[in-house]
Amino acid sequence: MISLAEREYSKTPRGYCALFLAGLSLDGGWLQKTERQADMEEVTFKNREDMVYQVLKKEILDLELKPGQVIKENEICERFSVSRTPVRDALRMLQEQGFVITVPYRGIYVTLLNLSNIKQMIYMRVAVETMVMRDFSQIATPLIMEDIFYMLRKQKALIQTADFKPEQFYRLDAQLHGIWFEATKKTKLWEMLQEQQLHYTRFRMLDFVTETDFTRIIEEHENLVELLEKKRIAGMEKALKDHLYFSMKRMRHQIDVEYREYFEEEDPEGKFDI
Amino acid sequence: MISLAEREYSKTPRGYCALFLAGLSLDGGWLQKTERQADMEEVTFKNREDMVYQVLKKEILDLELKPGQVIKENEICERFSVSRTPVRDALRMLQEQGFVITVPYRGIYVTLLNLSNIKQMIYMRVAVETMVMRDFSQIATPLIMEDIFYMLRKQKALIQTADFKPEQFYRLDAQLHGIWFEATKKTKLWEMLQEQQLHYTRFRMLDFVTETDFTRIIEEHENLVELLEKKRIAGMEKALKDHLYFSMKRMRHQIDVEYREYFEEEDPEGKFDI
DNA sequence: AATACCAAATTTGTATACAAAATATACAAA
DNA sequence: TTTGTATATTTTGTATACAAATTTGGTATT
Repeated sequence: MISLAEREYSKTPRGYCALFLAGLSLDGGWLQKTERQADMEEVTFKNREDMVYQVLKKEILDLELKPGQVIKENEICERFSVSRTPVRDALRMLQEQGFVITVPYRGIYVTLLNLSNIKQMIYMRVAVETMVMRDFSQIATPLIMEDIFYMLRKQKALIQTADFKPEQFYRLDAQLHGIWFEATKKTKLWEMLQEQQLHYTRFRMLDFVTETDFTRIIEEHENLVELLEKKRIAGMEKALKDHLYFSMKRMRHQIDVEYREYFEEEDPEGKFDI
Repeated sequence: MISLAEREYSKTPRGYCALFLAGLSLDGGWLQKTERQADMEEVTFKNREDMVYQVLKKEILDLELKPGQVIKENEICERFSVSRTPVRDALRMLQEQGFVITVPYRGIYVTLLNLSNIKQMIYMRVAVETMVMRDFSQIATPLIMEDIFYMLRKQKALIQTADFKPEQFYRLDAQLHGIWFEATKKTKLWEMLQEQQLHYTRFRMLDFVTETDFTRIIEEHENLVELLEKKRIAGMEKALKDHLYFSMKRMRHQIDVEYREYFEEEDPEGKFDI
């Protein structure tokens, strides 16, 4: 059995691996921490394994590594200037998350997108978030409603900025939804749902999101919040459904034409229903 | 981009690793396939990594490896007579599933149970399964209802067997719940929920489940199915809630007294509410 | 031209040696 | 006794060599 002292797991380690993503100076060495450089997103890693894991994960989510693409351990090794051990460790973690699949003695592939799975995950989120919002509407105080209004106003302001990045908006979006999960003490559940949603993130990257889309998302948010205020629980499920299935609906056609090779073969029946 | 031929991922490999769990002859070597031996549960593995992964996972779920316990790579190596590479690969996968945690240069620990997380996962399952059962009640045919009645009768028959094993019952339980997920084409969702429930499985292993408990579970199943038949959707959520939170409620006190060291420290407020 | 077969190349699987960090131990000093 | 320090031990992190399976390419044969 372990002592109490041993349970302090999450200490920050002394050594760390720094990497400047903007400059892509991927020499992989153990660098000294420098003062924060302007406009460069500095990322630090626990160790080499962690570096490979985080970078590959980002690239898979950003579709820089295409669904179906072969990943070769040795290529990754060369790219990061590390040996196969940390690379394998990282790949095993990505495998467990469903982002790559290893076929023994044949190869490692970035997993294909699976529309059916994505639909089921959205279904799950609708089910859970409906329930969370219903619970939240029972405990919401004026104080916490102000947090929500604040987020709404921030979103509105953001999309009127000249050249805002979609990531910025998605972060605010996640923060808004996070409010009712936090307030109802479903933090872990929210984290888990977000982790699942990462598969859906790849899907979203295929999409060119217009400003009109963001405007619509905000309108849907306002609609949701209004239902919350009025405790009109019955309408919430439908509103959430429309909100979360939105981008999927819009993408249906494009997927079949342009990105067919990124997707697993589908069960033809029920292909077009949500 | 990969060819179609390369996409046939899930071929069974020629070599495999055999292990007789009953005899625990864990020499770990690559054995020739023998004829099925009576009363011995033969398990085959893709490779050594897979063997280590599956065995460790089973032992963690069965609480043979205690929450908080230290796992040493070298011990595992010796036990299975394999090198550290497959052991590390297996541990990384277990880590990603949340069954172990690695603290660099310090050690690898079996994760502690976290009541709050478990509660949130049950909450998720209630939310999702309520929605699935509602959808199912709209599409259920007499044919499929017969499958359900069949499962109910099987469960009843099982617990009247002299010395049935709880695992047998839990398998039937999962099969029953699986029916409505399959029928509403939420197979992946069901698999995901079951994977999440594994954490809750460890918790359930703490418990001494009496025959009365199984009887009660069956009664709850019958109640659920009755609501399904009558399409009394409103009552389903409460019934599911009662059903899924059942063992947690019963265990509350015991946890605090007997198994405190297996659990993470809890946020004291809200400790006793579900 | 099509097929069967063999060897080379490729890729992941496995074992092992060594490095780096954390921890435990022993011992000296206050 | 306590505290600090140096050292040894333990444990995970990393690199690398080799094994095993698959794939690829060429060649011979039909």
